[in-house]
Amino acid sequence: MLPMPEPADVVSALGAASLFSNLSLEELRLLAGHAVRKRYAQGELLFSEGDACKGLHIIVTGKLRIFKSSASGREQVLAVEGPGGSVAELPVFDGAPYPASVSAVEDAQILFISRSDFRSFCLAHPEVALKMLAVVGARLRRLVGIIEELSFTTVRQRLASVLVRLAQTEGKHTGQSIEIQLPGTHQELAHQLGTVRELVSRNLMRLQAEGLVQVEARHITVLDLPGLTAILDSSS
Amino acid sequence: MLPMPEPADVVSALGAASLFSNLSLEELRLLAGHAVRKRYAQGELLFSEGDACKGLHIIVTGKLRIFKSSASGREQVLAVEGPGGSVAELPVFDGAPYPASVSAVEDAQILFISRSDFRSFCLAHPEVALKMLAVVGARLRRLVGIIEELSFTTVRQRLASVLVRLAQTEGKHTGQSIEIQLPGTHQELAHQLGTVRELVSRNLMRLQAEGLVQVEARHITVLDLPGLTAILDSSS
DNA sequence: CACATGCTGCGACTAAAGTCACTGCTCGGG
DNA sequence: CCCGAGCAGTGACTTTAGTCGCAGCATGTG
Repeated sequence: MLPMPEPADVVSALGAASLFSNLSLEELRLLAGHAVRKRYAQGELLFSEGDACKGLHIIVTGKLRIFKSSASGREQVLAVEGPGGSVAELPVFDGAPYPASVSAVEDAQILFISRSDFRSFCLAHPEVALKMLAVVGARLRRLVGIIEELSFTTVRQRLASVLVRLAQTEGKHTGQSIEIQLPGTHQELAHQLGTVRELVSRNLMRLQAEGLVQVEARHITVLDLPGLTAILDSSS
Repeated sequence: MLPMPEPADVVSALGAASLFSNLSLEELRLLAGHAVRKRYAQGELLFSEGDACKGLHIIVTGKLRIFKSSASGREQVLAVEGPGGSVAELPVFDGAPYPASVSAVEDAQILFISRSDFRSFCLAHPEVALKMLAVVGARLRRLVGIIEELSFTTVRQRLASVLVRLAQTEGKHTGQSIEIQLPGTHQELAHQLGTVRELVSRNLMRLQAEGLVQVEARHITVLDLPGLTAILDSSS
């Protein structure tokens, strides 16, 4: 009898991850035996671009951001993953170093499975490999989307796009207008848009001057959603 | 006896593809039975972004380019694949539409395997799924690289980067200098760099004015490789 | 040969992006 | 209560990207 058998909550946390959604309870138990709990504080770095790959990280609670950073201090966010998501799936397979860095946006609880343990589990359970393909495929699509935005659109359009998305997903409708809350600082938003803080601030103010939104620091009221949406496909 | 059994060249073509490099001859034969030969002329479109996914394309000869195009006529090349490469691996699994368009850079000979045939083959041969992960992983890394370049570097740096790469891979050393040949028109190069023709032309001329290269239309002589390389990590 | 077509070079311009330096605000701890 | 840290707003400026229009030049075709 092991001193620390897989606690039930580890098993259920694994089952909640999209990677393992269709495994049997028994398989989850087996996997849980290899999982290690880790905790990261807000802002803490899990690993940096170029580090050797240690293993797979599965998010139980909190949020992680995957990002690239440049020599001159700029950052570009590639993805933000929440509970049920995973990070660093790929290098587990090709053995190459991490292509990007990962840090915690909020305090996060993580299950870590080492490279070799996960590999052997995958070989024994081929359906997990197929799930991996789906997860990686989704990530690939998002990256293609980022490339498209970076090379075809302006900062203004990307900003409008984020506001529209927020309004549609978590906006509170109050009469004609929709109230949203920016998920982070202007700086963080700038990193997601692939630009700098000042441009986020300026473009927000410009949208306000045009009567499309009402800005009160991080709290934004969308006054004219159609107008905002129209920015997305303006040829210039 | 089938009227058209899998010809030996189809089998060997499949075996040459990186996706299937470790399959047995027997397995290759089985797969070849589902493969359909197709030919595309230079410039021809295999499919467009948003089309429903029909199946997997494996390149026997020629080159394909995967690209995004914008409403205003701009293009961004995501990858160029040559013989042994494959295209549209992903949508085969998630069933979603193609995220980008693919066209032939040169006349190309393709083996096509339908989505359902390939799926069932993968289920029967799990090691193919693992290979897929490796192939998709490599593509994902390249996309991350493109994002990094788009958001951190200037057109000048990206151009210099391409020239350095060409010089190192296929450059002919003639005394102090290295002779290279641009792989396509300035327009095509611009699409790969995520910019427009004029900027390619101008930046080439600027590099020439600085004495780093000698430009004669598509034929370029690199005079100062260290100087060219230095451009890549200039903070500004 | 005359002519159309496609690629390249260039000048002048506009617009977008990014940099720098500074101000003011708010919030929390000593 | 004061102070410092971090965040947001802003003006002035530089640099880079992109647009437009056109001219030169090769190539190939009727």
